[in-house]
Amino acid sequence: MDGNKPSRADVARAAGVAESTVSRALNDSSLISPAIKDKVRRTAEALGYRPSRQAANFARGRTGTLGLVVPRYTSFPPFSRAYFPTLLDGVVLAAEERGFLVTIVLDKAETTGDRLAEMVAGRSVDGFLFAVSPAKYDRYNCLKRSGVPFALINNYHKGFASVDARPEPGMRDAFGHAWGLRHRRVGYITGDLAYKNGVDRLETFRRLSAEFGMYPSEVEGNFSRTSGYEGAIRLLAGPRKSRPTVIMTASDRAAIGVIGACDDLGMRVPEDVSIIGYDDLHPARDISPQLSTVHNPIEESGKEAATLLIELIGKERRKAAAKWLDTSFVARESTSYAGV
Amino acid sequence: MDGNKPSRADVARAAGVAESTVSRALNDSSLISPAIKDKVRRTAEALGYRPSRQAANFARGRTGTLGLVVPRYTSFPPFSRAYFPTLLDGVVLAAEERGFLVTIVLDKAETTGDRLAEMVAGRSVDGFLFAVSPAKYDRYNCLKRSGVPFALINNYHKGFASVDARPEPGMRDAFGHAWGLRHRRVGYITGDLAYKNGVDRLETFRRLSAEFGMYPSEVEGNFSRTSGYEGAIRLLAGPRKSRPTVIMTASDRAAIGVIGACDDLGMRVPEDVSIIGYDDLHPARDISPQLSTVHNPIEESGKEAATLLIELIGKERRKAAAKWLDTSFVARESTSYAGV
DNA sequence: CCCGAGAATGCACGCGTGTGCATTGACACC
DNA sequence: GGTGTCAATGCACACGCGTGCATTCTCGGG
Repeated sequence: MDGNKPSRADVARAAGVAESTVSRALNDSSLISPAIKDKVRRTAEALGYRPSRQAANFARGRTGTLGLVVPRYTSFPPFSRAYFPTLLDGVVLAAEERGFLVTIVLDKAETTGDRLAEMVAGRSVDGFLFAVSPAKYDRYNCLKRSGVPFALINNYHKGFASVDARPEPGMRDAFGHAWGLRHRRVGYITGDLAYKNGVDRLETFRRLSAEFGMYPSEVEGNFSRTSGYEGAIRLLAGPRKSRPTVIMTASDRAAIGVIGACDDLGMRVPEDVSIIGYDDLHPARDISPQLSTVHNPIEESGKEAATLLIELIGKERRKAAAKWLDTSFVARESTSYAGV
Repeated sequence: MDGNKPSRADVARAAGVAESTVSRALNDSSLISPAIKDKVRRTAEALGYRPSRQAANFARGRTGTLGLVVPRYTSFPPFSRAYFPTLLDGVVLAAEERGFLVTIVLDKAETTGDRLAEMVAGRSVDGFLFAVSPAKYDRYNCLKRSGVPFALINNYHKGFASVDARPEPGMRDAFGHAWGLRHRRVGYITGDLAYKNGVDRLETFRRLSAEFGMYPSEVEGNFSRTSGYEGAIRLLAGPRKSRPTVIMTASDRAAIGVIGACDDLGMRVPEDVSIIGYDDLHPARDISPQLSTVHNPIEESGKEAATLLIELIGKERRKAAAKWLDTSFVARESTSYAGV
């Protein structure tokens, strides 16, 4: 065995064909006859030849890399801790299935649209996925102007490619579930209304509570556990006759805060108060009682977003499409018949 | 303005120099005179020329990319949720400071040492960083044999490059703190002893409790909140005279479980029981009472590991060095004078 | 005045692929 | 038999940098 890495030329020589034939055979081109293909593959395998992904991408004029833009966690801890790793799993799995790698781009103050466009011009990545990003539309517009492919995750906006999940299906089932358990007064602790998600979920709550004919009461929150705790204290302050028997939140974390508040108020979950969260991230199953919640398909969102972005990069798709996934409802232990 | 991207040749022509001069000027080579350097830079700026990082790395024979190997979160949820994003911040910051990108490699069953070595042979990445990885030493040996640069994070093992934090300094201060608050009986809930970290922390606990002359009691756990809860129930079951007045854990999550247990047992924190966690991840500050804990420098570990790996890749460093960081103790609200 | 040394610059090529185009050979059809 | 067609293969080059080496220029010392 010789110490050097075998080159494409070595394989070509050993197989008695031209280098271009080796290239096409290994890429399964329809131009090459099955017999030669097989022979080349065996030879390559025998020699231990590893084509350079780097050179291949270079020759193809792409980088084969997606940039996933995320806030610096240490400066933006409020986003749900399990959200990012879950999303990442989906993005990376879908990307590698199509031969792409995923690199992390930390979203700092100096990360402007121009800076991101430079990363594409400078061949660091082929395009961007935005996760957990506040609504910086000037930045997105800048990218669009530069012709940089990108997609938003969980953050629909007209004119931009995006993947998002409708709150409607899951929340409708949650309402149906609560209605079936004889709940008639429903409390809601909103998410951060600076985020589209927060607004969407609130509007869906309003529509559905009207449709179901349930008496709603609302408190503004921001997805955090603390906001859930404080919101619950306020929602449950009234007289027993008028206070909600089921509380819905815009995040699992807030729902966990609600459980804490009930605990402190001496109310049992779910006997005295039912609770329904939103997201269905891992914590939902870890806590006691296990949380009934609206399942947000985060890993799928990541997969779909990566797929969409790769289509955009490959020009397989022209227009910036918006893809919608469905939420669903998961009944666990934090909901039961309405007391009284 | 012409629609095409300006090339290095365009810049050379406009500046009246050779392409190699452009290259050297933009890379700040000492061969080029300051006057020409300045001129070339202005010209490049004016034309909007963006050198291709991809081609540069290709020509240099490297990829400029670090592979960060992490378990699939959705199949390995137990690791602390804030751990990974915190680490990621450190790794990416240090990497981009030295002109490297970071790509995520999901650690699946089929991700063997050979597969990882292929990624280097196939020019996908220059080397690997292992985070949150169980001890698969055969894999590491395989990589070492193939000459693949890699470093372990928070997982020291002789012969491999690694970055880890000594439990000793932080835990010593924790003991000093507890001793000063008149605690004499200390309980400990271990981490998962299949992990080196779990064993290290336990051994340090034993050594320090002996050294301080505090009466220790131990329960085996596994870093999880549940194990903290159950461990506390057992530790606090004995008669008041003999049970521990301060409980230490191997993770913040377990400490949170301890708080829950005290709550359920009707014991107040810190009035009746003091609690000291380990890691100092964000949850430690979010909960009530805020957790006194041993600070584990996770972001720094990420930075140091990335730096170390890049040195290994650049052959600036031959031997696989082990780098050690120090933990420290952070006093917050979950500790006070021993009752009794 | 000549020559050598060192600084500054230009030339040419390699890195390892993908792919357009030319070439070859086989085969069917007129 | 001639010719057009199509499948299969080979040839040559581009992709955009970095860099070894040759070359030119400058300047000081003999």
